[in-house]
Amino acid sequence: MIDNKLSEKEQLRNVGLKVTHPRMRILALLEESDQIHLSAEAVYRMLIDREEEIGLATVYRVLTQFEQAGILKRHNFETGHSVFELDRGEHHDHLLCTSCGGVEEFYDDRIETLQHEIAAQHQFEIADHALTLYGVCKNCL
Amino acid sequence: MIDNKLSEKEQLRNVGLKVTHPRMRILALLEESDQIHLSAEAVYRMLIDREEEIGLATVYRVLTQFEQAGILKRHNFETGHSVFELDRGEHHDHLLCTSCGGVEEFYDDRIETLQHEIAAQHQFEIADHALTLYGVCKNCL
DNA sequence: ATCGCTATTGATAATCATTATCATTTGCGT
DNA sequence: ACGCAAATGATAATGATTATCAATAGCGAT
Ligand SMILES: [Mn+2]
Ligand SMILES: [Mn+2]
Ligand SMILES: [Zn+2]
Ligand SMILES: [Zn+2]
Repeated sequence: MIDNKLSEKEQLRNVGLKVTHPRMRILALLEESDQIHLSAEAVYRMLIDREEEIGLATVYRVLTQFEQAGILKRHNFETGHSVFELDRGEHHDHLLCTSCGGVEEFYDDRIETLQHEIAAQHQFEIADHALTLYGVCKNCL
Repeated sequence: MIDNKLSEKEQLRNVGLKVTHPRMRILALLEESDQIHLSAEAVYRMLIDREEEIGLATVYRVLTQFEQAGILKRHNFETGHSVFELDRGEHHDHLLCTSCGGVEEFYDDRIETLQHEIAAQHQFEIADHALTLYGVCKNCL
């Protein structure tokens, strides 16, 4: 059985980031949170609630570093702020409820294939894509 | 042959907007511009270049009004600012070149259908969606 | 375990796009 | 031409994010 703290240390070392208190706490929070998708502000507030004294600037910095290191994915939904989630290795797209703000995930191979087909038609070298469906979720209906 | 100015007046009246100097100029600019996709700043600068004295706040206000009236579509690409285009009635999605900033358009019925299928699977009442492919365009390669 | 140096942190100022305020101006029905 | 509500424009305010910079803390070497 692997200890969580060690695992986080290793993750940071693997991506070449110094093991610091804020980075450990933020990574732990992201792994323990029941919310997969979190904004910088949300992370900051959760840390405050846990009595963790970490500056907001540091939260923004660390999240960006984690993104660049491949630990996190950043999403720019139409909510006015970025949302982050751990990169679980499997690409997916999102359904966003405009009523409760909830986020659901989906993956459809056929859509992925069609996107590449379209890029090819336009002689466009596709690097990334963003697909988000906006509407009202099951619970809110 | 229909006169352009009259046509713009009618458009404004049809959506219940008072025919004012700034609204006429902004609508004319959007219709005459060779660039389909324009930011508020871009519209403002183009007006300045044309010696039109229209405040930046008014540009933002009018673009938002046009959007709400259905004259314009607003896109939130990952560029840090909103981009507007005349609503030509036919929905489409975009390819965005991260090298030159150019925007291409596409429409694929199969993707549209799959999106509805996915929404249905999630018992999600879809209202809108945003699909943008990011990469490098033909010209930049 | 201590030293020293560089990376990191945190408080805060700055930035950028966009919106709010409010006194002045203007479109438009009478 | 009048009168007034709606629109405009200069500017302040906002909200998310980034930059600044002095103080602090990892971490490799001693
Ligand atoms: Mn996700
Ligand atoms: Mn378009
Ligand atoms: Zn919901
Ligand atoms: Zn290009």
